Amino acid sequence: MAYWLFKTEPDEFSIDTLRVKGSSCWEGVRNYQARNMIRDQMKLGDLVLIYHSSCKTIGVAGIARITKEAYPDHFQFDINSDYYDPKSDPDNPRWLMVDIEYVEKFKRVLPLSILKGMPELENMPLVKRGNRLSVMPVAESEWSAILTRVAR
DNA sequence: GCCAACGTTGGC
DNA sequence: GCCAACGTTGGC
Repeated sequence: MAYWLFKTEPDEFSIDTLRVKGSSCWEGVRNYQARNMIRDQMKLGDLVLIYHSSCKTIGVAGIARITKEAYPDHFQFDINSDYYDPKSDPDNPRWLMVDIEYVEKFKRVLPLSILKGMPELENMPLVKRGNRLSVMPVAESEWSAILTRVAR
């Protein structure tokens, strides 16, 4: 089983949104590197850290689990969606998504400032300046370091 | 609101 | 195929 981190802006979709919904598709990934990870590597049962970005309390907010492997993100064909991509061919969809389900909300968000200070996480793209990956792999050692540090 | 970093676009 | 310009991301 593999581990991942998904970024989201909690004003749009937060760990609370997922907790209330129970499960959800994860649409809107529009980056080829991220798309390839979704397509080639994400498997049923993989666990996902939900990370809140561009908000008051930036950091890791909880855990989700992948319940459906890669399939076409239909928002790319929805002309009214922010995620609409006129260049994507319906016969060969460019963008994919997975489904996830709620697993856990941490007692408190583990803030980015703490993550940055943890030597176990120094190789994570997340703590590097200018990182823009919205979906990234998490090593098992990084996963356990985070779960050891977080309030549950 | 600022700005650094990065990905994408398009002219050549 | 190069690379400058531009748009977006995302922390501060």
